[in-house]
Amino acid sequence: MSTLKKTATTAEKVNETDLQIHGFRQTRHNRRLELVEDYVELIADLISKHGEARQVDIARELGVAQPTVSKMLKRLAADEMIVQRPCRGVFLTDKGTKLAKHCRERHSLVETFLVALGVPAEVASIDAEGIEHHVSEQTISAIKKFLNSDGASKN
Amino acid sequence: MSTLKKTATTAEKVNETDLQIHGFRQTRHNRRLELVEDYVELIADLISKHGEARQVDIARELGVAQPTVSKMLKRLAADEMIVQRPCRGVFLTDKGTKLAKHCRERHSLVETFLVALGVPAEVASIDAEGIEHHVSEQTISAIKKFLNSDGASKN
DNA sequence: TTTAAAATATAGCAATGGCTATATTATTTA
DNA sequence: TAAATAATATAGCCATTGCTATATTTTAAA
Ligand SMILES: [Mn+2]
Ligand SMILES: [Mn+2]
Ligand SMILES: [Mn+2]
Ligand SMILES: [Mn+2]
Repeated sequence: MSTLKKTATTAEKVNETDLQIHGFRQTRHNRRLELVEDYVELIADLISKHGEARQVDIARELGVAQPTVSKMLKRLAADEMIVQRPCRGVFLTDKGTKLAKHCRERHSLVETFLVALGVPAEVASIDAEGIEHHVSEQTISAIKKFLNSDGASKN
Repeated sequence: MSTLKKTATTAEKVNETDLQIHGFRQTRHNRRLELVEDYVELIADLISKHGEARQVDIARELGVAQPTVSKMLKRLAADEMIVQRPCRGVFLTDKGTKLAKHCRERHSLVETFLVALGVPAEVASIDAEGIEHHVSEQTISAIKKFLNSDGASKN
């Protein structure tokens, strides 16, 4: 029976458990932000490529139905990430622009890193789409260092 | 207006869009499996450490409420990942054991990799908890190659 | 063997993220 | 301008993942 409770009295075990909880909690938090990040990043991409971000384009790029996008855009508007101009698509607020910039850079870094590691480009693209949302600032730093030294070692 | 539709007539653009959709689709699929993977991996860990995996322990490790675990275990049982023996915790089926083994190895590999990259151990632990679910077989291979050559270069 | 404690299950709620079918609203085009 | 087309919004459904409060069931103690 309660083996855990008995052994958890030492400082080490308690610490281990706390760290584990912290990991799962942080991951659950990241998971709640994934879609928001994908949306603002995609909206920024569409605007920079085509000058506008319409629901139909977002839906096609994401591979979801248009009402799904409609609902999410309402949430993004409520979160003050975007503004919806009637018949003119959506635009990023300052807050949305900042988040999009951060996400684009992080996404690009992760994908570049995977390719540098030898992952085929198409696979790197897919994996980066999921991985990006779980990469901390410390890991970003480590990746940047690796890419710099990796580039240097090839000179 | 419909800038995308006009430019999407070239083979390159269509291809780009398809790849993008594929990436998001694969990521959505991975996201649906994340929790199942975390559960079977944790159950395997608890059984190997304490000989049993009880709801209360799972709940504490994950940092969620017990009814949340109760519901998820029903789903895992319906998916034939576990069997629930009354008053004896849960046990992994062959299917669950196979998945757990795969997840443990992949999780461990990702965490080891992050540490090798220079990420502080505690941060690596947190990041790996989320990243692991989005790492393809090809990326696993690339990581293994890196760890081997990295280890060799330090000899 | 009752009683107390621990573990598990259920009920009922909410947020998120999907879907299809069907309006409604804008924009083009005839 | 009126009709057709395109874009967006709504309604209503479902599954998932969380929660609290409250049974119920098992196990352990008295
Ligand atoms: Mn991204
Ligand atoms: Mn993404
Ligand atoms: Mn794991
Ligand atoms: Mn995980």
